[in-house]
Amino acid sequence: MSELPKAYEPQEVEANWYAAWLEGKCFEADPSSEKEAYSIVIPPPNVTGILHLGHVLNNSLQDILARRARQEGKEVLWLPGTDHAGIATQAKVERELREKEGKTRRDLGRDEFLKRVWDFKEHHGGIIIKQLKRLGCSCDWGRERFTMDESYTKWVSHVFVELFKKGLIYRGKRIVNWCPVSLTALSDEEVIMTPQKSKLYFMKYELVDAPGEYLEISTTRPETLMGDVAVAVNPKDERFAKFIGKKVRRPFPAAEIPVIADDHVDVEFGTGALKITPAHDKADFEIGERHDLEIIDVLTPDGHINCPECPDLHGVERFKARKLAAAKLEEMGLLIKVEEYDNNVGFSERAHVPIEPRISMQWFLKYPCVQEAADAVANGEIKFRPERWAKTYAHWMDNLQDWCISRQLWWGHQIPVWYHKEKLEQLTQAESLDMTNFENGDIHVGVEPPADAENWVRDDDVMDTWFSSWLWPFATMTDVGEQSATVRKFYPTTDLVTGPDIIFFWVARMIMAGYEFAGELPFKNVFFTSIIRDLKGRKMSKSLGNSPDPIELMEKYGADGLRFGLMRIAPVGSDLRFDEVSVEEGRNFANKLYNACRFRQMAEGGADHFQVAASLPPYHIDIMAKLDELADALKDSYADYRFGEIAHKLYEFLWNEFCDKFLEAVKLDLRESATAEARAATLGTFDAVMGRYLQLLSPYMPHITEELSLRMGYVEKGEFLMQKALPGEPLVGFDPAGAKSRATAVYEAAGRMRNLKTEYNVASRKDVKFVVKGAVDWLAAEAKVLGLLAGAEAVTPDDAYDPPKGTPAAVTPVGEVYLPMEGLIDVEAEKVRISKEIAKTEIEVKKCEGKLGNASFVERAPAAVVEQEKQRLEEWKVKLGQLREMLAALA
RNA sequence: GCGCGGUUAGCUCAGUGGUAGAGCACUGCCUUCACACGGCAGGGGUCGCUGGUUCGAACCCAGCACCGCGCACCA
Repeated sequence: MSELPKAYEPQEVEANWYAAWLEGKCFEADPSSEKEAYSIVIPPPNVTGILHLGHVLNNSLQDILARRARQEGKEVLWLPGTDHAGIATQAKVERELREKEGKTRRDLGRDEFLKRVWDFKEHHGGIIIKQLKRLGCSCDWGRERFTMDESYTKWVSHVFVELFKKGLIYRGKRIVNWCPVSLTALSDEEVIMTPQKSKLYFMKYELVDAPGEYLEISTTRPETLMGDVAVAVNPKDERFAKFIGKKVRRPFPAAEIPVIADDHVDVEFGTGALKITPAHDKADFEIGERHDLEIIDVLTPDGHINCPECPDLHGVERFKARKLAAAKLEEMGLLIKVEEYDNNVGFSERAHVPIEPRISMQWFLKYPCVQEAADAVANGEIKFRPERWAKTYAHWMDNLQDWCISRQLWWGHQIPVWYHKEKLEQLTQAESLDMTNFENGDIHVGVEPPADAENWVRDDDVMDTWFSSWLWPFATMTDVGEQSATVRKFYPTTDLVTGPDIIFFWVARMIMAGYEFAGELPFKNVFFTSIIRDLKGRKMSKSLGNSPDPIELMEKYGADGLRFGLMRIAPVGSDLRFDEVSVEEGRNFANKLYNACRFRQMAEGGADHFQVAASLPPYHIDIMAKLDELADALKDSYADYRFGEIAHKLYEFLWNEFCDKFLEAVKLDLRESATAEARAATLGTFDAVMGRYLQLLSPYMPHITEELSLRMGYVEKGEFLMQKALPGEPLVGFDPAGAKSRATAVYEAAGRMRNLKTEYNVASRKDVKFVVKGAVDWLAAEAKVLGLLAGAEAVTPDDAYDPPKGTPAAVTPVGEVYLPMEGLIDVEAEKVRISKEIAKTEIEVKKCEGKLGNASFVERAPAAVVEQEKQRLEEWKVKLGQLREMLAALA
């Protein structure tokens, strides 16, 4: 046994155990089980993504919950899978295509391009799953799902068709958020408002009726001027009252446009007059509708000017065109001034360029089951943690906008709508593709294509990726129209663990879909994880290079070390600042645990016929009672999802209680020289405590706990710690208070004694002998252990002891402790030290007395608090008496 | 503008009314036969500011400041 390496080496151990769990089918969920169900569906990562720290945090939490639930005797399903991630994946493949072959997706055509994406997915798709396995995730891998699996795709189409039939999905020409790089519409949630330093251009339009008279207008976007169809002012604005109904001259292309009145215009802003470009601004579009204005689109899908009437601007990129348009105005003498201006501009979440409000034909969804979904969270049927996110959710639900679900991409679920060829042709020519222009017989909306497919054309667009993700909790469990055993057993799921950044994208939508399509809420609890930042508080990102590779961290510190380290710094509600040091600490903790066990294994023999009994030494009962307390405390912490607290408690117990106190106190009993009884009792206590402790730690550090449990014989070969139920009974079946206070007194006294030794520069000497005056009656029984802990050759109770003047002394819970030292003592220095100690103690006494002398305190404070204060006073007084005695002895 | 967080030791953070805490970092000692990925001991805080409530406030209330985030608006 003693040939075990001194430091724990996790790599091989972790790989072996993961393989063993898989082989033992430890992660498989049985829908026919009688046990209470516990289920989680994984937030599906991007299929071609790679693991980052956010995933590690998120999935460690889920794994901890799943493993803990198994220990609590539940039937656990942790359902894994991946997301096709429309834009992100398509963009990756397009980039590769461009770089390697210099081609675009249109060069290949839809079918060939999709084939390439599938190839890419087959090639890169497994990576993140492998990485999750490396982390130790106990997912039921046989049930892995992908959002573009055949049965899942059926769900998506089915849902589309159903919502269409209900009239909740419609097609229409609207202003949408257009990404000029991805060349697709985006939902409002995919637009990130970003503060920008821009310019506000002041210009003037000449009045048609009154040449030489001008209306001043301010704008940030002179490049859309060609699409202006009016100028609006506020009807209450007296300055402009006379212009309303008149016409002004648009400079280029030259045209006369009306001045209209609309409440939307802010009198205070700029000049108080607003140019109206219905094709390129949402508010302008709405004003345009109110006033029945023309829509002139002057931009191409990729963000270039489309205005042949202005040849110098036609085809120019939008931001170059802005400067060009301003220059043109200046040339014409129409530009008054340009001011620096801070505003917010919407950026495309994926392509990181400003989005373009653009009028286009898209599919929209009016959300279903909004009321049920809002109520479920408001009344606590679905519980959010931290709770405050419920407010964010409620606010969003109150202000729901229709969801633009169509994307002009190829990779994704194609919209299950077919148009009759002839009608489509007609309408396309007439540019009136609006739904209302399709007769019943001209359109087919269905999961299956129409019978005479050759006469129909399918809608080109695919659906927003989130339009498939929102079905995840049930679509992964059962086919359309069926009630699988899995869904019956495991739906609704118990917990959802995810980031607060996707509360709208995913969580809210899943709740609505759950009610609409599964008739029930999708999960009972939602735990929102922290967002991981670097030490400077910045978000982790590839471009900043501040995102450590979790695989490298695991190679360096082990998966257990990474998991534990991360959990230990996971705050309750706020962001998490990641520091590699904490992972190192996790690794160190694993090593500490390993060495404690190694120490046990070095002692030959076993602990036959061990019984927990009141006759055991106090240190044994003390540590067992603390283990019981730990087990209880963890129950509460788990109930509140306080993961960081759990890690702290586990850490504190092993390191500070078990190793630093218990193991040090019983060290001698493990030696050859100890009596057989003492050894057996010590080994027995060690095993009883460690066996249970490893179980408690197992969800956090599954690999090392499994390894040690087997090596130490806490589980039989072929058994798994992870499958073992937590014990129901505490270790200590009697009141441990007496033993605990005795152990505590010894540990505290030992601390004071070590402190004395350090102060007198004999910290490393083991031959010192302490003398205790006024010792507690049991001191002799514990003197040996106390000596061991204090690093002394002897600790002798002796009431008759007359300390030589200047003998270093300290007050301890076991009595006045003296450290006799020959020839090294400075009486004056010792006087000073004890006087200082007395002064400190006097302050404490005064504090207590002051409090107790305060009539209001005694009357109003709870009796227990007053009692506690009285006791404290007594203790301080005793100490003060002892200190004064010592000082007197020095005089 | 509306809303939500945060402000406690050098750093990262616990701490929901009763003697200010942890880990790391720091200082000193210890290469003691489980562990230097270690042990022992120590230094270090007007708990953002100002008021209020209370016998008692890091904690409750009000206001302010600063940092972060979300939503809305922004011609």
